[in-house]
Amino acid sequence: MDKQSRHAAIKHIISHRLVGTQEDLRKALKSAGFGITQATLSRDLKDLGVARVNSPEGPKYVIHVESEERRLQSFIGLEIEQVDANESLVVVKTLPGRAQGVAEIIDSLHHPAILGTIAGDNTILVTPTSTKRNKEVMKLLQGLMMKKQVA
Amino acid sequence: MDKQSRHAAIKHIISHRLVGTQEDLRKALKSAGFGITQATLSRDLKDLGVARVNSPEGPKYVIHVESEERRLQSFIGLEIEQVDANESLVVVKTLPGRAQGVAEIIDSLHHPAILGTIAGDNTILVTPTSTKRNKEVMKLLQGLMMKKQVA
DNA sequence: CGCGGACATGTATAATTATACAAAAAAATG
DNA sequence: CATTTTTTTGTATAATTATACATGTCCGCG
Repeated sequence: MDKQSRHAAIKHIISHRLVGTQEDLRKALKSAGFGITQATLSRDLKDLGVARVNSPEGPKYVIHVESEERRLQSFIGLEIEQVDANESLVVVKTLPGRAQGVAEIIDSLHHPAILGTIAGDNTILVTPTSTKRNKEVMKLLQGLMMKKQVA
Repeated sequence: MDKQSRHAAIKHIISHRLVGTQEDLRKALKSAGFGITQATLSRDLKDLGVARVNSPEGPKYVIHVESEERRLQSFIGLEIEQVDANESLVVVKTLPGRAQGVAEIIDSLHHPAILGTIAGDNTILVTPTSTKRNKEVMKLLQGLMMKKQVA
């Protein structure tokens, strides 16, 4: 069997359809004329550096691009480490040195429940317009932090 | 236990070191003060959309960014503050210090109506391929600005 | 206050993936 | 060409991950 052709087929299949398990992929390969066992497929995926991702639509295999990792620090959801609140303020902990930048983004939301922010190095104090809206602000900011993917 | 803190710790750990199995990650979390079982960790990784990659150095967990272009647009909208134009240029105002980054994103669109960009601190000059396409470029960039998708 | 619902977690185990070992196939060598 | 070495593959199973089920916690409501 031609290993290169098989590798090309693997890349084609996972680029064009949602494939979540090796068994699914093995069957798709078989349909494409490449009959192999799970063991061989596992080795192929390793050779190809394929990634298995937990996506909103379930697990899926994707071609992994290294450079994607390097951009992760640009995104607010990954820069916010923790969101807490007391009765009158919401406190956001960020990666070191990112408080200012994250605070600016929070300000730019111009959210009606947010009065203002004060940022240090890795801590931001977010003031709600009313203590009654504290929870609302907190949920908003937690939503930012939890944003993992564009669904 | 505080799930948010734990998620932040997970993201921090896998961003800063090579972690290849859930058991390794579980131990790292335990060292960081988060004692959980493999089951809970599996759920966390699913929640976070983490990917497991076969890399040259062995398997590793990485923060997965689904699509670079789509993800960039999720946030660019928060960073563009204003879009204006005269007869020959479109001017984009950004958050302070973000002009370079936003300009890169605009460049990455490879839009046929955009010739190039020049970025300062919070201002980008966008040159259309023709003055006749000024309005088109302006609408495009205003469209980007309007994509404020949070939570 | 008690209750119900939502959420989170652990236990046990099913599902999925990786790999040791052996054999076969392909490539290299004299 | 025959032989040796390297690569590839399958089988069986170990390793790893995902999930069904049960339990505990927290919160809001009457």
